Amino acid sequence: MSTIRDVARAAGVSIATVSRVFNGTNPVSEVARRRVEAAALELDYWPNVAARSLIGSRTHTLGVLLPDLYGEFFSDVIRGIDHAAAAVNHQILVASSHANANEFLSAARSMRGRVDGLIAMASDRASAAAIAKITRYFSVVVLNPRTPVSGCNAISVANLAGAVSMVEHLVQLGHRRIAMIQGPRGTGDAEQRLRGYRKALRKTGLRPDPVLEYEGDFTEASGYRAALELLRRKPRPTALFAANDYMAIGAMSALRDAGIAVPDEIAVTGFDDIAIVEYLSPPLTTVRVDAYDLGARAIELWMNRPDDASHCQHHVLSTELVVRGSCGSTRARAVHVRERRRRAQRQTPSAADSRHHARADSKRHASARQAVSRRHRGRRSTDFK
Amino acid sequence: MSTIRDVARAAGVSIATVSRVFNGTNPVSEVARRRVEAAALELDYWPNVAARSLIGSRTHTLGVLLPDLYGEFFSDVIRGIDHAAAAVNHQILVASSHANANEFLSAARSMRGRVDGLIAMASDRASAAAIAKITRYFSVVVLNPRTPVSGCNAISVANLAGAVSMVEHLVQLGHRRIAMIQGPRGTGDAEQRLRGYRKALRKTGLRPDPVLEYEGDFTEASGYRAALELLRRKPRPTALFAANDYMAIGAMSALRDAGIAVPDEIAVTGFDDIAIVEYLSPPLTTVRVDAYDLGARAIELWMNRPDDASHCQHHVLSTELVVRGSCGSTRARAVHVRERRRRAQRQTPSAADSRHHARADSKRHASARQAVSRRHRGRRSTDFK
DNA sequence: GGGGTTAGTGTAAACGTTTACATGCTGACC
DNA sequence: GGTCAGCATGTAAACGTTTACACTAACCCC
Repeated sequence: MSTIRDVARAAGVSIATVSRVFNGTNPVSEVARRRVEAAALELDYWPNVAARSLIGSRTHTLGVLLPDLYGEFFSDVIRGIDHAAAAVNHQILVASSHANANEFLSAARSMRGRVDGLIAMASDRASAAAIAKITRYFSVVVLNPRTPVSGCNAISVANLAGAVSMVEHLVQLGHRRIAMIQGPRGTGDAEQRLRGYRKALRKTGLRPDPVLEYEGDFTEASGYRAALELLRRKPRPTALFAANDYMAIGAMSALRDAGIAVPDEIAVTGFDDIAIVEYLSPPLTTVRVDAYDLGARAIELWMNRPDDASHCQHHVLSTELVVRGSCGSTRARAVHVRERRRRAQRQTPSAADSRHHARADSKRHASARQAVSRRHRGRRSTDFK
Repeated sequence: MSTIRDVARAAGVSIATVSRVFNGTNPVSEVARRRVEAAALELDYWPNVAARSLIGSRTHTLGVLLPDLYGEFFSDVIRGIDHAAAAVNHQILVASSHANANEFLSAARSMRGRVDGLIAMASDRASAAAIAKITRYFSVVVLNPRTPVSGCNAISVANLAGAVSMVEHLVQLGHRRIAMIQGPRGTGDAEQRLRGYRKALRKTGLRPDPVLEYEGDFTEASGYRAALELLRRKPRPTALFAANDYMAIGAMSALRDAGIAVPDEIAVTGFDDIAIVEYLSPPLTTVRVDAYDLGARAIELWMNRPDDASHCQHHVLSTELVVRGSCGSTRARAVHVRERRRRAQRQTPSAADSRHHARADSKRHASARQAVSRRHRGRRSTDFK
C-alpha cells in the first residue's frame, strides 16, 4: 500500500504538498496539483485513516448504539442514519446488541477513539443513566430517551400525542371498552403510549381500567398471547389498541384463530405503521412514525450540535393517525382498497426504493440521496479537516 | 484524555511496560502489572485506537457493505453479523446504501485503512465485478454472490433447492398451473429461485410458461401488482409462488381485495420465512432461510479465512420448507393453529429475544450470546494483537 | 533599490501507540 | 567467582499523516 511519501517522490514534491492537495488546504500551484493527482492515481494512493485520525483526533465516524432490537422499524431507523451520515461524509460504526446498561457502557467504551460522536438509543432507565456517564467523552444524540438526558441533544417520537389521537378516534367510533397491549416495561416509548391511552380515556370521560392493560413486549407472540387473555374477559372489550404493529398483528392472528371477526366484533389498532400493515386483512389502522426520518434527523442534530453543551435541543417527531380497515370505519376501508390499487398501478417496477418514497416525507430522502451521489462524484473528499 | 505516558508516569514505569500490561505481552512482573492497572483505572485510560491501528495495521473492525435494502430479512442478517462480530471482539462499520456498482466501490474505498476485512453482499452482476477489484486490498466474504468470486470466501442460500422443494410441494398438492412472481432482475437470489421454479416444473413433467412468470422487485407493492395482473389470466393459475415473503403478502392482499379466497381458489407461497408470516391469514407457507445465521456465519468464515487465497470456501446455507395454511394443505392449517397457540402460551413475557429463540437454530445464537457476555466481563480485551 | 507582502514550497515536530533491541539484575551452574 | 541464561524493564525507532514554521522568489509600492 503506497504512502504519502511514495506519491511525493513520484510527483517530485514534498509530502506537505501532497497533503495539501488532498485536503484542499491552501495554497498549492496548479501544476503541482496536477502532478500530485496523476501520481496518486497511478499509485492508487489513498490517505491512511488511522494516521489521519491520530493527528487530527477526528475520525469522521459516528457510533450507533442500539438495543438488541429488530424488525422493520429498526431497520428503517438504521437506513435513515446511514443515508444521512453518508450524505455528510461520515461512516457509522454499529453496535446493536446491548441488552442491558453494562453491555451498553462496554460497547460505548470500545468505541472511544474510534468515533467522533454517538447516536444512542436509550429507551430504558438504566441506559439513560449509562449515557450520562459517557457524555464527557462523546457528543451524544439520544434517540427516544425515556427522560431527558442533560447535556445531550435528543430526538423522540410524539408517542403520547399519537396514542391519544388513536384512542380518541376509537372513542369517536363509539367504543367504550377499549383494551391496550403494553410494550415492554421500563421503555420510554411503551410508557408514553400507555400514558397517552389513559389520558385519552380520561379526557373523554372514561375511566382507565388496569385489567384492560395487557402485558406485551413488542413481539407478535406477546400480542397473540394478550389477545387470548383478552378473549376470556366478559364483557369482551370492543376495541384493542396495541402499543406497536407487531403486537397488533399477533393479536389479530389470535382473534382469527378464535373465530372473532376484526373489526366487526372487535376493532384492532397498532402503532408505528410499518410497511406491511397496509397489506393485512383487514389493513391495520395505526399511528405512523417515520422511522427513517428519526434516524436521519438524529444525524442532522449531531451535525448541528451546539458548541455549548448547556443549551441543547430536544426534537419531537410528530405522528399521524392512519385510518384503515381494522378499526371499523367502513368508509375508510373501501377508500383504502381503491387507494392501494391505484398506488400499486402507478409505481414503476424498476423503482427499487419506491416503498419509501411512496410514504411520508419523501422529500427529505430524495435530498439525502442527491447529497450521497454528489459525494460519490468526486473521487475524493476534500473536507476532511 | 490521558495517554499511555500519563499512566506510565503515574505508575512509575516506562510506557513499554504499560503497553505490555494492556496487550498481555510477556513478561511483566506482578507488582508492575498491579500498579499499572491501578493507575489506568484512576486516570480512566483507554488505549487510543488510531495509534494502535497505525502501528499494527489491524483495526479490529469489519466493514459491512450491503445494497440499499431493508425489511426483516436484512435486519436479521445485520443482527447476526453484529452478534457474531461482537463475540470475537470486532466492531462493524456499516454502509448499506449503495444502489449501484460505483457507489459500492466508492464505499469500499472509503473503508480502506479503517477495516481489516469486508462482508459484502453482491447480488447483482455489477457488484460482483466491483468486488473483484477490491480483493487486493481487503479479505472479503461475499454474501449471496450471483456467481462465485474468485479468491473470496462466500456464503449463500440454497435458493435453488428451496424453490424446487416448494414447487414440488405445490405439484404434490395437485396444482398444475403454478405462477411465479420473480424478484428483481439480475440479482442472484431472484434468478436462482426462478431457476428452481422452472427446474421443479420440468422435473415433474410440466412445462415452464413465460407468461406465468410475473415481474416483481421484492416489495409488497410489486406483489400486489403482479397478483392483479395474474387475475386477468384465463384460466387462472391455481397456485402462486412468490420469490419472497413480502411479495407474497402483497399478492395475498390483492387477491383478498378481489374477493379470491386463499388457499381455496388459489394457493400462495413465499420465500424467506420472515417472522410475521406465520401470523397472516392464512399463515404463509414458505421456505425458511435463517438470515441471522447467514450473517453470523459470514463472520465465522472471515475469521477462519485461509491464509492462501487460492483455496477458499463457498458455504451454502440450507433451507427448509415450512408448510402452513396458505398452500391449502388443510391438515397443515389445523396443526399450525394449535402449534402457534401452544407456543404463545409457553413463552415467558420477559424473554425479550424470544422471537428468535423460538425459531430454528437457537443453539448457535445462544452460544454467540454467551461469548458476548464473556467479552464484557473483563474490563479490557487482551487480544488486540 | 529597499522594504513589505504574498504565493508556493519544504522541513520537522507532533499524534499515541508497538516492538526490536539494549541493559541490568538475579540466580544457577561449573 | 566467573559465565551464562533468562526475566523484567527501559530506550528509541517506527507507523503515515497534518501543520506550524521557515524559507525563497516574485511582485508591488514608495
